[in-house]
Amino acid sequence: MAPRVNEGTSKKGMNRGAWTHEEDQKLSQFIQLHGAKRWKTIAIKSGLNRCGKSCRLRWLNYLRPNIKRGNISNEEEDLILRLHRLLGNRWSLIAGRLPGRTDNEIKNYWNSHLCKKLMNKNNEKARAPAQQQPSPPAKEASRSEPREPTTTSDENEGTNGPVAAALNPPEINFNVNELFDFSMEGCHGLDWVNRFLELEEDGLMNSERR
DNA sequence: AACACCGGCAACCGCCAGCAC
DNA sequence: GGTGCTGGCGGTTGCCGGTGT
Repeated sequence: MAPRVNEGTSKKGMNRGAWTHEEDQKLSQFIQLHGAKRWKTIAIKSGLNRCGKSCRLRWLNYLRPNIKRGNISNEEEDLILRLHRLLGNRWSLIAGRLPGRTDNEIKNYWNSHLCKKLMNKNNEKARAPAQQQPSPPAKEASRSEPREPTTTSDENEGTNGPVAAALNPPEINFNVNELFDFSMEGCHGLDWVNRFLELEEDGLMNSERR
């Protein structure tokens, strides 16, 4: 997509809107020299008239090395779907399972593509004779407890709107927080996700065989 | 050709946790 | 313990291009 026109400044006279090529270069060069930490300092010292948050976002989502953009494969899509069923809207955790993908990209992909797909699927199911009772909503994981999460399935029709309404996890009914220690999460704490996905795959295979 | 509408996505915003002092 | 700062996260906004009428 064509970049947004870079216009307008914030209250404090900061640049806003789309990043220019020049700004990207400045930021990349500065980070290569000084590392990606202390974003506020980076924002000031690099001479970019941007806030630290904006610099961080730009770096993480676009300038970082080894970033993959676009062309989400079927495998990746499948993984996103399954991880979302498990984790809810915890995009950063989901992104952690997809090398080179960012939480922002996954979130956007979900909201624009997968959400609709699921809605369609569910509509089809709804039209079919209601043979199976919807299982009671499982409490989803919240970010290591705090932030009364956006995605407790209890409130599926509420805070998460159509997205959550589209998701009624039929086969997974447990409280992830009860089973896993989220204090261990992070790139090394994701083994349990791998294990879960393996188990889930086995489950799917078995149910398909039946 | 002109306009309206819609979808995709980059960027922003607000909230919260963790840390230092 | 209180306060301020910083970074991380998820939700939301708004621009732009594509498509339909």
